[in-house]
Amino acid sequence: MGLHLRNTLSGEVEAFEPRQRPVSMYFCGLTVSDRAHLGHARSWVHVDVLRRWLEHRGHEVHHVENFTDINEKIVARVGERAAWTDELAVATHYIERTLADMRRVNCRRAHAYPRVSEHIDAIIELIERLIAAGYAYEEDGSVYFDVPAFEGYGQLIDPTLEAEEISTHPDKRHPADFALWKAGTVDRKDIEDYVKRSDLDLEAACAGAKTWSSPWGDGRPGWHIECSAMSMNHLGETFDIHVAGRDIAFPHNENEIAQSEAATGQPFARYWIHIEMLETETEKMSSSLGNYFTVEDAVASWGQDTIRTFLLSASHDTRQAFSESALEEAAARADRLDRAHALATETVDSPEASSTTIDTTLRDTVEQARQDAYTALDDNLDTRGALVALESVVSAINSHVEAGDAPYDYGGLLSSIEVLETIGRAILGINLGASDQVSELTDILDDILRIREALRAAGEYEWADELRNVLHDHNIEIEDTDDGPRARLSSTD
RNA sequence: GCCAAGGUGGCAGAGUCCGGCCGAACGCGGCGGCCUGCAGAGCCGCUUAUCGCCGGUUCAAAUCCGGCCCUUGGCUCCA
Repeated sequence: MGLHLRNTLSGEVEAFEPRQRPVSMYFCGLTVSDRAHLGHARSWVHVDVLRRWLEHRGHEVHHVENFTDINEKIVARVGERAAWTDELAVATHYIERTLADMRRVNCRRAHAYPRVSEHIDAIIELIERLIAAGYAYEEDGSVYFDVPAFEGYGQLIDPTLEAEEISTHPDKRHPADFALWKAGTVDRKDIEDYVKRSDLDLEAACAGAKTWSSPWGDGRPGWHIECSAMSMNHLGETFDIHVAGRDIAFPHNENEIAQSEAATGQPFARYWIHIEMLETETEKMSSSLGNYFTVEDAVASWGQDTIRTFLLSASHDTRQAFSESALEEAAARADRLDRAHALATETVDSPEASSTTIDTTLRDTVEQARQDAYTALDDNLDTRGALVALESVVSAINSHVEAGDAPYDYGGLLSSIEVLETIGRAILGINLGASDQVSELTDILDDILRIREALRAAGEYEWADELRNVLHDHNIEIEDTDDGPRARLSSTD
């Protein structure tokens, strides 16, 4: 059936048909003024799976993800540390941390990470085009986009332009007009709300804000124009997929469309994918509300696979609730996948697997699961559906091996491993098999287990349990099975 | 206030586009059994749903139509 994606432009799930190779994909990245939190990771992980799925389906993908390194919130942190002498120093620090966070949740790198500060020329050029085309006007060294002049405004959502409550700058001709270029540097009052430390020297922080010279005098770029300039600079005037968080659909994404299409006369992004919010209790997880877990903390306490499984256990276009119990459930899911994978792998490699044994229930279930997972991912990237499909593979493996008798179906188990590794590991990015590494940990473990078996045989259970507890403290879980002890790394660190 | 999304079992959450297979998925939890020195894991069985409220259409509605109530997101920096 091929991939179908919900396109915010139409609100409908549409067949995805790229214009040309490679598929061009832009993700509206972070404003790097602080550590990334789980809500950000949710977007990254879904973008990552979208890319992996496209590639698995035979598309080549060019993936661009920006960093906004020019922003008042960043300026508000200048001076907090000795090395943070200007906003770029702060931004560079958080870009490095953010890239590390992306790796923590097993996201593949984008092909480019453009930064605003590296694209000032492109931004100025784009603004000049807009002025020349009659869609922007200059006022006291600032430049504004003339929203009423662009008929295509409101493609993503209808903003009802009369909104009187929009903060109106006196230079704006219409309340919905927005700044493309802001004259001068930041004002003290522009950063006050974002300051995290009360003892910060605001004057010094403002002095750390960057300005650039332009045809309209020194100033700073507006937020929206950056993404238009960077995306078109890297992907062309029309590209395939634009992904962003739901919270910036308006006005940011809407304004991007207006700027880009007004300047080029061409369609901007063809498919708009919006990632819904991660919510805690009753509100969205966000930096400004302070109700968040950083990616680093979350992975440290739950483990990469649990976090990744959690984030993928709800479709990208539905909201997801964050809670301790939801994480526990995700940990259980990830654990089940990993255990079944390990069981199938061990069994296939053992003499108890026979290539002449055929279990049609196992094989049928595995084949059905593969199809279900493919259908789910094609259907608006339903990662939850893919995980549910894998659950049936887990059950089939367990039923066949744990509840069944040797000889086991070599071919069937091999298929089950293949499905788990393809869907689970390669596409969803869950590191099945990581816990197997314990078997390669060291020969010492084998010796310890042998001693423990001897203790158990002798009825010395207290000492046997003590050994198990000690290993547990080192994140190694021991399970006694019919085939002897099995060791695995704890999934939650 | 305006725009948008959503209200399904103890929890969480599919299904709603294209009405009947939904007597409602998968998972978690709970109960019982098997296995087991214990624990864990696993297997088998069981458990619990007036599908927000009211009305309508239909042989038939969680699914379609109308009204109402409630929650959340956007309208300001925000993935």
